[in-house]
Amino acid sequence: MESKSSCIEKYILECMLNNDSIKLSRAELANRFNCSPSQINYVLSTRFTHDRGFLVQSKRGGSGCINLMKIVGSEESILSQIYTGLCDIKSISYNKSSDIIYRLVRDGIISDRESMIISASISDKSLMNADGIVANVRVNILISIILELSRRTVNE
Amino acid sequence: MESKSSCIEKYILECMLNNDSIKLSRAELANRFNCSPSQINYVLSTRFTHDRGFLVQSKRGGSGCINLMKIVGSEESILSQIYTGLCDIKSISYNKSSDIIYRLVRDGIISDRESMIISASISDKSLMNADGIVANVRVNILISIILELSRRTVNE
DNA sequence: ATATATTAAAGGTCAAAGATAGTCAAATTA
DNA sequence: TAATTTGACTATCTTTGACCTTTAATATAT
Repeated sequence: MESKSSCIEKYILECMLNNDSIKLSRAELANRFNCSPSQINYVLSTRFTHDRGFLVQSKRGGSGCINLMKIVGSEESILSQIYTGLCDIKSISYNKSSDIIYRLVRDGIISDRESMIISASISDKSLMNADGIVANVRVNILISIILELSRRTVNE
Repeated sequence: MESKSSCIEKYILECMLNNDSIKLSRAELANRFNCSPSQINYVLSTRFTHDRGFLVQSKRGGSGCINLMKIVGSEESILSQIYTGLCDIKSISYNKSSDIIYRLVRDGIISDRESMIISASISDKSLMNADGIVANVRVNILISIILELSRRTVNE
């Protein structure tokens, strides 16, 4: 017997057949499949991961919702490679980061100006307060940015 | 579904398209959108903040009204305003930061994409390792970026 | 006329209720 | 044992309502 989670996954995939981006209501889904709302989170976090080419964003509160996006386009694999690489490490130096940023510029994924913004945000100066964990924070910042860039490839 | 507050925000923004300053009637707005008057205050205080580059003044009593103004200025002066503001504080929340970024986009100082990169780099997720000093690190990142942007502005 | 009190017409504040979604760990199932 | 399911608790955003403050206009008293 197929698990409920798999059914939910299938259903969502069907919804995305003709859309690279859909809005979901967690409560509505949970209701439709007669499961707890948190199971929807479970499905999203196990089946709609970045590695599989998806991106999830959400808003709480009144008229909140979950935005599920499919990552498409030629940049996908490059970003995905970088993402995977970053997830495998706990910390990264400014210089090594610069290499990554350089590659993003070279491959036309980000502009010069964008590279400068990223460099500024992960500079030692920016992170000076993060005593001892500068390099860890830097990884997380890079990961967040890579995710955002992935989102961008969805939108156009 | 979009929240009523967002609709009201949009409406007000439209009214301001060709005016840096408009007069609003709280009661009239509440009536138009079929909401409680205090929801207008909510919209103003969450969407038309000073950080976003707006100024709200109001007068009570007979023929009272709300005066909503867009803070304008050259790119240089806006950046400098923001810089000064940031230097005065030791920490900043993600939401307040978002307001600043909103303003940078609104005033054409950064692109939408650039705003996404900045948001990603200062997100709680990015800074999660910075136990206890998340908001301090955030200020420093913003300052670094603003400085870089200023440098660019000057140089061309 | 002038000063003062009253009233009506704005707008403000704040906290509670409502509407979503997220997290995490325990219980269950395959 | 690993994957799934559930539920209690948390976080965030929106909407509403009761009560408060300010001001202009008007009525009233001198």
